[in-house]
Amino acid sequence: MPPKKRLRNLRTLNTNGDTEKEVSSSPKPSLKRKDSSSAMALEGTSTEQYCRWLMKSEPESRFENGIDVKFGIEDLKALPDQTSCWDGVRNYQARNFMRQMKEGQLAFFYHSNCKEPGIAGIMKIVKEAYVDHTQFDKKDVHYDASSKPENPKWSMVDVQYQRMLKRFLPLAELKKYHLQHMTKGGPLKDVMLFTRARLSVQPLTAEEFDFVLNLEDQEPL
DNA sequence: GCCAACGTTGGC
DNA sequence: GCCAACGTTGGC
Repeated sequence: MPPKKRLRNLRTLNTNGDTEKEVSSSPKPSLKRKDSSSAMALEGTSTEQYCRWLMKSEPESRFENGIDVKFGIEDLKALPDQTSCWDGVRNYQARNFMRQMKEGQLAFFYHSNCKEPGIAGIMKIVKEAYVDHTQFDKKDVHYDASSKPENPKWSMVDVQYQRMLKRFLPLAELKKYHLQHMTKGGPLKDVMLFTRARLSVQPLTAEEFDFVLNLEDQEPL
């Protein structure tokens, strides 16, 4: 979904990125809760603290109003600084999760809507939520006529490529673990990739993230 | 390309 | 505030 470059001076942070608890301290951009969509899910209502993320994007060409929305991990890697803004998110729950992201946190780059959906690599949040300028751009695929500059609806973050996984983790394989964990218990039982399949930006606990990451060293299930 | 699941919109 | 109609996501 999000092509567009947004260069960013990288600070150096150790790449495990963050502390486990960065909860209440988060000074949310105090925007007026005026988005009155009933679906305007639970911003920060959860006390659950997420510190890792999964973000979806389409690695294969697809044209929306004549514009190619392709943006795979290789595209991110190819940009200056291997950094991009993650624009074009137009779902409140996904947006709210982006607003909770902290600099230095890690996210899986997930390839969606393609031949082989799954997790391709890892990136790092290098700039916390700010206004997504594409919402005001009539030429942009994700232009939102209902959003006014005085009160922007949509946010984005900047992400920087970290590395590919040692092997691609296909959705089909992850699903098998999910199934297992639902019956026998295990870290993937509640992962939103399965329980909220359409959410394009979603949180992972450290335990969930680490379990998935460890799979790169395992034989495919 | 199909279509199920689900988020959003708008009439009432 | 409900809910039917509509639009989108994304796996298959």
